[in-house]
Amino acid sequence: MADESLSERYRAWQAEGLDPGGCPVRDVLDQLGDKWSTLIVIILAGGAHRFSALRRAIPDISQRMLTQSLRDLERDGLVLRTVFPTKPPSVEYRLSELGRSLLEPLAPLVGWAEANHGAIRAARARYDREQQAAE
Amino acid sequence: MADESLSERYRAWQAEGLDPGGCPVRDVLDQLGDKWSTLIVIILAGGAHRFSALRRAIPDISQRMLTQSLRDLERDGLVLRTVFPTKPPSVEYRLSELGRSLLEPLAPLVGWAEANHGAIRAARARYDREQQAAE
DNA sequence: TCCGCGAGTCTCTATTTGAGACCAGCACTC
DNA sequence: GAGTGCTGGTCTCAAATAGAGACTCGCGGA
Repeated sequence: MADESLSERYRAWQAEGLDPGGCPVRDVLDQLGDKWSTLIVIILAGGAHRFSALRRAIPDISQRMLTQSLRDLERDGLVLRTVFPTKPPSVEYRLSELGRSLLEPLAPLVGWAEANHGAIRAARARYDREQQAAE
Repeated sequence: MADESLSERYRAWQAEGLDPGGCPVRDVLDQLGDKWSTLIVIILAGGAHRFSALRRAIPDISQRMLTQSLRDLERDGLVLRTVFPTKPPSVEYRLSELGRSLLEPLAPLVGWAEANHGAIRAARARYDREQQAAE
């Protein structure tokens, strides 16, 4: 089973003394898991977007967080930023080669999320009902 | 290319008026992306663990966050919690069927993280160097 | 009688996030 | 020529969230 190799790999990393920036899983997934990054990558999968286009695509992100998430993604080399010196300057963001390679493992996860969203919502409702009852 | 279908699906959801709990991608991935959840799932992939065993496995998680992450995972039906009424009571956590099904799409992502960790670290170093130079 | 264990909870502080005002340069309008 | 708007940000301040560490409860052992 490949399942167990997952925890196996984590354990292996842990065994050889946890170096600071260390564990790839944690370093990389923490970044992707910061609420906006993954979503931005998914949107950019559909093609390059300008700053304001991204803001429209994600109505409930604050400008501050959009800027910061894009910076982080750029820093990690997943996203490329190009400034066009037009009259009001415009900035275009698009996925790099590395960013595009992330889509491959990301797609199944999104598929899983869609397929199991119903089950998760049901589980939540059940849990909440039981908590209510127990109180 | 399947790549674009990712953003396509997000756009489709967005088009039909964004209902609150709405978008499966956001609802589910926000949960998984909260810094500890994914890691806990990965560790539980290797078998059931007790609360204190999890704490040892993730030395830098606070007790508070471990409790909360486990509750969330339990609420979403990914993790099962069993209390054994032993002398000092012990509690065992393990993946549910649903939780185990998540491992399948998760494994490629972890693989990607390991494979590209080096590239990301290199990109970061380059970015930081350029920032330094520009300042 | 006092100590410690397991699995939490509670409190207090530090860090992150979000809302929203403000900025610069230029084009267009009045 | 003053006023307005667009772009892609930055700054400040308040609210939410995470982390550290003390405290709890019942019981078994020294």
